[in-house]
Amino acid sequence: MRLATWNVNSLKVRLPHLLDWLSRAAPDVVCLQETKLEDGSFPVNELRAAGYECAFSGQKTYNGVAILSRLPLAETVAGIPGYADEQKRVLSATVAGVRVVCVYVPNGQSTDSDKYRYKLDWLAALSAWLAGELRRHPALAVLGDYNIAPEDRDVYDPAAWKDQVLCSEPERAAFRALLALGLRDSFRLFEQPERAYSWWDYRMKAFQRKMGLRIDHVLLSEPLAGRCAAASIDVQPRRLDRPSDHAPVIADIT
DNA sequence: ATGGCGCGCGCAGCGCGA
Repeated sequence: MRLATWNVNSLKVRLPHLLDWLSRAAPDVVCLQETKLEDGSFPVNELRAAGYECAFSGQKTYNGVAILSRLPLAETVAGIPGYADEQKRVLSATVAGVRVVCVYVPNGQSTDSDKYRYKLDWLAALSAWLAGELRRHPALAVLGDYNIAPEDRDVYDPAAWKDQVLCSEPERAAFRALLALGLRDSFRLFEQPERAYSWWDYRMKAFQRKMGLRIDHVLLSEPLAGRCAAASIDVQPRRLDRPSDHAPVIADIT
């Protein structure tokens, strides 16, 4: 089973890229972030024609998450139960016995911002909830845009980004707390190329200059990590005209 | 040199992303 996550930065704009990528990469399950669509506008028919069922939780202009699957989706739940949040950032569903959680972690803006405080609170709530989800669902995958570069090797210029949002120690500690629940960063289960990133700023030709961060992740419970045969980042869609600033991240489960 | 790009909204230019 091929699992993937992709922050599309507007599904309305990126639908042609998504359809092209689905046929090329042939993922079985795809978690999307920043769909920026109300549920009534979700392109259900186009995706069904491509062979995918959809679950979605969206809002106008900001945020919005979705799970696409070639196999039936069951037990869909939106949000973090018990954590009140207007922002549509979490969606869960079960596919072929795997519990899939799609997350769009808040950006945080800057470490002195109220949005940064919200990000850390949000991550604490996610962690507390996932502890129980891991007990309920041994085969658990948490995929999404975490807005955290876990280590310096995930950053093109660690000195410039030191203590900045996406790289600050409290954010990295929150990421390590997720791993400590019993989740593995599937990308690091394998040898990977140098300068492997999942996001590049639109400005300054950052992509061409390999100035990126690895902030999109596929975390797997131990039973799933044991079945993980490969993990990669597909930079092909980032080369297209009007690309998303994020690339899809993939994990293959046997 | 702290903006540079792209998106939504909505029709000018701002908020936001990361």
